[in-house]
Amino acid sequence: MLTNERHEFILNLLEQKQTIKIQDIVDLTEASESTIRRDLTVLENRNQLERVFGGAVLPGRNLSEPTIKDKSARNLEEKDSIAKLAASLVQDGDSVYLDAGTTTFQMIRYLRDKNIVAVTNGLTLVEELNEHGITVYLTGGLLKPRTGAFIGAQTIQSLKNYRFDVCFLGVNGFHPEMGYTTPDPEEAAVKRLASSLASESYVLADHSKADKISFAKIMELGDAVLITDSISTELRETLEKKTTVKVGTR
Amino acid sequence: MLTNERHEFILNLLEQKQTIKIQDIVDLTEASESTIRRDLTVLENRNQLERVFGGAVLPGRNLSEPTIKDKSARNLEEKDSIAKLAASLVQDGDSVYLDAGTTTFQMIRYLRDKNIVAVTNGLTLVEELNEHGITVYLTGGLLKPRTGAFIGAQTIQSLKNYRFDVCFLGVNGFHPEMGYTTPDPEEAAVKRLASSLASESYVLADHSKADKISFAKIMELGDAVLITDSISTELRETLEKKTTVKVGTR
DNA sequence: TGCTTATGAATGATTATGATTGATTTTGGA
DNA sequence: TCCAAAATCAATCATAATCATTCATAAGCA
Repeated sequence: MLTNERHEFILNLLEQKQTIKIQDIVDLTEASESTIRRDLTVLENRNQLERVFGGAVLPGRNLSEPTIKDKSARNLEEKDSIAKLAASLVQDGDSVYLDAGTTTFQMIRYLRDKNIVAVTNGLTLVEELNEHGITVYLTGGLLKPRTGAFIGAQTIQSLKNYRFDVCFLGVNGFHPEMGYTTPDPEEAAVKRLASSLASESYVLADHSKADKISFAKIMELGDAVLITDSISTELRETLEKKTTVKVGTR
Repeated sequence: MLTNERHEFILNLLEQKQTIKIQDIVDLTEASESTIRRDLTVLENRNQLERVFGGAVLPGRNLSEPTIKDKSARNLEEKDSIAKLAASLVQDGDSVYLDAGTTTFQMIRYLRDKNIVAVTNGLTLVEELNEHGITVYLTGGLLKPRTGAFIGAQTIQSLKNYRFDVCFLGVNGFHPEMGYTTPDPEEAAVKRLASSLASESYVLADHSKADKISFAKIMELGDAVLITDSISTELRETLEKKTTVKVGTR
């Protein structure tokens, strides 16, 4: 069976059953598990399905996905040290852009006593900033379900009305050659623009993002200062050839 | 059964029965008690249900936010009848503007199965729309603390990018001569603009708003259809000389 | 031939699961 | 009210399933 055929087959099956298990596909196609996994990866990158542990579901119809109110956070301690360091870079009177994301969210509690104006495209961040008494503007635009990030043309247009002293971005991967990347091209566009509107740009990414490459490129490594936590000395040296690296400590 | 499937299964079951016992889920899913417990924990962390001793219940939506709660607790039944009537005026395929406010908030649960695109300037409404799976755009702009409404130049500018089939506004007062009014001129400007961008405008206001006049004028009575609940026959006749009046029933 | 791409198998890591334990909460009777 | 039994709970552990990654081979193509 040709690769394309198999892809079609998987999508049809998924359409019928709404949910499929990897083992079922393996049995039906007589391809190896590895191959099916690869298939699912490319189909997921095309947004034609969403992978879940053990199989895949139709995109967007995954009702039991984490919602934006999800309290559980991974690598919380690491993220906190990064957030604390990042927040210390904010001066009184600054206009600050905070990207949607959990790490930037963590920053907010360290910003509470600063006299700043914040702009964000993150729904959860707006609330948190508001609760901490920080003046906040939201970009507006199309809300990307579940992640709570506003994206799209409207967001881009709104952003252009602002200039920032500092800008803090989250990413899904950073890599010496490929720079900063994230899965969604629309989000990447927003991040790229925000960075270009700021005097200083910082990328917040814990060590789990090191050497990772996602689908959509945001910008080169040198376009922002990287704030991270414990990474190997070797990697750090490689990175520092391209950009400034700051490391948070607990 | 995939983990994901089981989560959906539990949520569906809960939706139907309002209350579920862990043992029932165990019997139905043929997973172990431990697994189901774990499921419930993650679903609770996502605010998709609340655990109680022995099982789980639907999350108390209105119980969580004290500030919002106070407002929405008042005249809740009246507002609900208004919201229900208003929601029935929305057609599949419509683009809908929902003003920030508690009455418009109530509308959302009656919109859940409609295939619409929504635009709003209300922070709480964005979340609720999102949770009900409705595509939602937010205007963006400056967040007005406490009320959760976005206002200002940015909001105005964003709004101009849209056209609406229907538009639903909340007000603080309606009066035969003075029209619709609200305390904040900035909010009034947003409401006025939204209305002018819509083919059909509706104002949602329970009887406690009757004959009230606030500081900032939004527009004339005749510029929108008024949806309200029990008002005196006398008042209704006066109002109907100026505009269409619809009255919600419980 | 040389080059790229697709495949399958093997690996070690990660995640999900079920059973067990002892603690906590509820229930129902004295 | 109080107490004890029953039910439910969180925490832990070992096991099983699933995962990403790597490597070697096979297939397609100039």
